[in-house]
Amino acid sequence: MHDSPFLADELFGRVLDEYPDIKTLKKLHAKIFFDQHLHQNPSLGIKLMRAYAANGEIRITRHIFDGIPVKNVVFFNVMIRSYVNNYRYDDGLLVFKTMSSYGFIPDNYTYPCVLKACSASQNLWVGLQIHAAVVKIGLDLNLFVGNGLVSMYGKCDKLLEARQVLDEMPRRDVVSWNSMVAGYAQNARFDDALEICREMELLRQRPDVGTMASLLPAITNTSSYNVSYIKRIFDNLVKKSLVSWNVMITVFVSNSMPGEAVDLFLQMEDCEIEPDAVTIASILPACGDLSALLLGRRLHRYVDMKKFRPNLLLENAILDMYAKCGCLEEASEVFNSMKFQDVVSWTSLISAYGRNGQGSEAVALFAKMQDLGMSPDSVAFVSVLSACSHGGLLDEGKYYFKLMTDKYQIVPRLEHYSCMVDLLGRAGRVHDAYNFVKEMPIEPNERVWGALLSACRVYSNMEIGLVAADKLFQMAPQQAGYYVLLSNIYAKAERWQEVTRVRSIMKSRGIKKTPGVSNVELNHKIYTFLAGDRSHPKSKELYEELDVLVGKMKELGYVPETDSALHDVEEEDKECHLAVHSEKLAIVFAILNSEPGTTIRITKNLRVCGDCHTAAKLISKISEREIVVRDTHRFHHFTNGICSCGDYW
DNA sequence: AAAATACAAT
Repeated sequence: MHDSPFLADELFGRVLDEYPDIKTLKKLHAKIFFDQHLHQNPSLGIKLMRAYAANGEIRITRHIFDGIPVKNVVFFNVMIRSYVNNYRYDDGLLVFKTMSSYGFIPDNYTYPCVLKACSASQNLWVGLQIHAAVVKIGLDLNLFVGNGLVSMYGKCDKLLEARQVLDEMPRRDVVSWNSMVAGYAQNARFDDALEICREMELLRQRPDVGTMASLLPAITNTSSYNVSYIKRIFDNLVKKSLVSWNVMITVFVSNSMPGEAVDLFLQMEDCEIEPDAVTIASILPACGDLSALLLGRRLHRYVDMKKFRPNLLLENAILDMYAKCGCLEEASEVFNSMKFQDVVSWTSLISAYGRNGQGSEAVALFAKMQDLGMSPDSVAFVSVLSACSHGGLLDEGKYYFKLMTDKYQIVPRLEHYSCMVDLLGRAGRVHDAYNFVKEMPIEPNERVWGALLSACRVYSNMEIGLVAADKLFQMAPQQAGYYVLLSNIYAKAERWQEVTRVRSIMKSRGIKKTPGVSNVELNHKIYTFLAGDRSHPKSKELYEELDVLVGKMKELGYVPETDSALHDVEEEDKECHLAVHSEKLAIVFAILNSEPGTTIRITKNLRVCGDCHTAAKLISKISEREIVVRDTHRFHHFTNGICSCGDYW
């Protein structure tokens, strides 16, 4: 078949280098095995081992290794690496420990690999022995070995040792620095991680994709300064790879900058870079945040087209995107189409039903999950408890809290406590809620007191409201929302003097109300409205239409509700001020710019106020549209004058 | 004949 055996060698080698699939691989294997000449070529043996390992067929790799009569150090190295690349760290270390008894001396290829095994399994004990061994033979001066040591120490929480190795390396490259960055970042030493980046830049070592990826833990929920720092690294990359785009998207998403994440994703598409499963899983939460349903659906189709499924992580991300966009049917469709569902999938679905006001369904799902033998975790309980509070299911909520602590022995966290306070408070048990807070074994946080204060507003409990507000003003003196809530409590009781007093406190502390912002997605674009926004090109038309609507609403008995707003405007301005809350603008804009009959989806950054809630109900009736509003707490589905929350929110 | 750091959710 081949003119010369040497040509066959080369051909087989080249095919194997490309890691063929398992079927091709077995065919080649058989050919090589039966050919006397090929069988004796050590290079083909190495390549065969490597290719099997790349397919996860570690047992076959081992079988070939064992069958080689005359081994050399390379065989050992490849065997070790095959184990390590398949997460079999102890097996890798075992081969390493036995190789010297066969007379093979570990070399500059062996050590980086076994160090990786130590890093990945956090095996400091063996790591230290390896360090001693490489120093003895001077291999610690080797770049690859040094990098392995930095990484090993970093992964084993020994930052000082990692830093010392780095400092003493005779030569460093970008990987050396990145390993150090990763070490600090993984140990929550975020400032140190960033400091290393600056240091490497000073020494004219350009940060690369690896630097960005290593920095990731240090760049979640960070300052905008740090975000722009990593953006600058991204912009200055000599060559942008898929991973660099993925990391940059993740940075935006994990810093509550979903709009920027989506923009970057669209830019990436313009550059004709093909997104992979990681890209999609990273960008989907941003779609959820923005209620960018059209983009979300497009990504879903892309996943199906690319056959990325099954992929639990990705499917959970799609499911959660639909849940966050208020699309219960699509969310459960995805859930039902999944081959396997884990606790995360169930939790997503349960909280979706909960947030959409279908508390009983959420509770039923939770029960079903238990029936199927799935063990709920701490987060799953948060989802069912909050579903109970949104649905007004007082007894069920109490039952699940008890189930969690008694049967599952889960220690309640602040999230669970705030759900319970919310549950009791919304159900009108304001005193019970307050007692619950007082009896908590851990220090209540902002969320807990906030839930109590909200309950006090709904049920006009001034006494407890003042206690809660007082705590909140100490904990979060700059949070405008709590001042507004207290002022609402006073306003409802017609205590106008106190209302004025709260306003002047806010003024003296320089606190501004968080401006209301609403997003609406139309024709694949997201439009943003601020309260009182007049910056849109079609602003005039918008306000005219709003006037027409308000007129029709008044015919249906609409009376602008003035106590919903903080009285920071003059009396006569109140009605006008209320009329331009951002969700009203967004709704009117959507009515004007979409097909009649289609659903309108709005997301907003604050809780929807009583007046807008009434208005939305009426508008849904007048315009014959379903309006879905997602506020910071839940979904409101307005249809034909009725809201899914049953006016209980 | 063979190499090290590094991207995903409730």
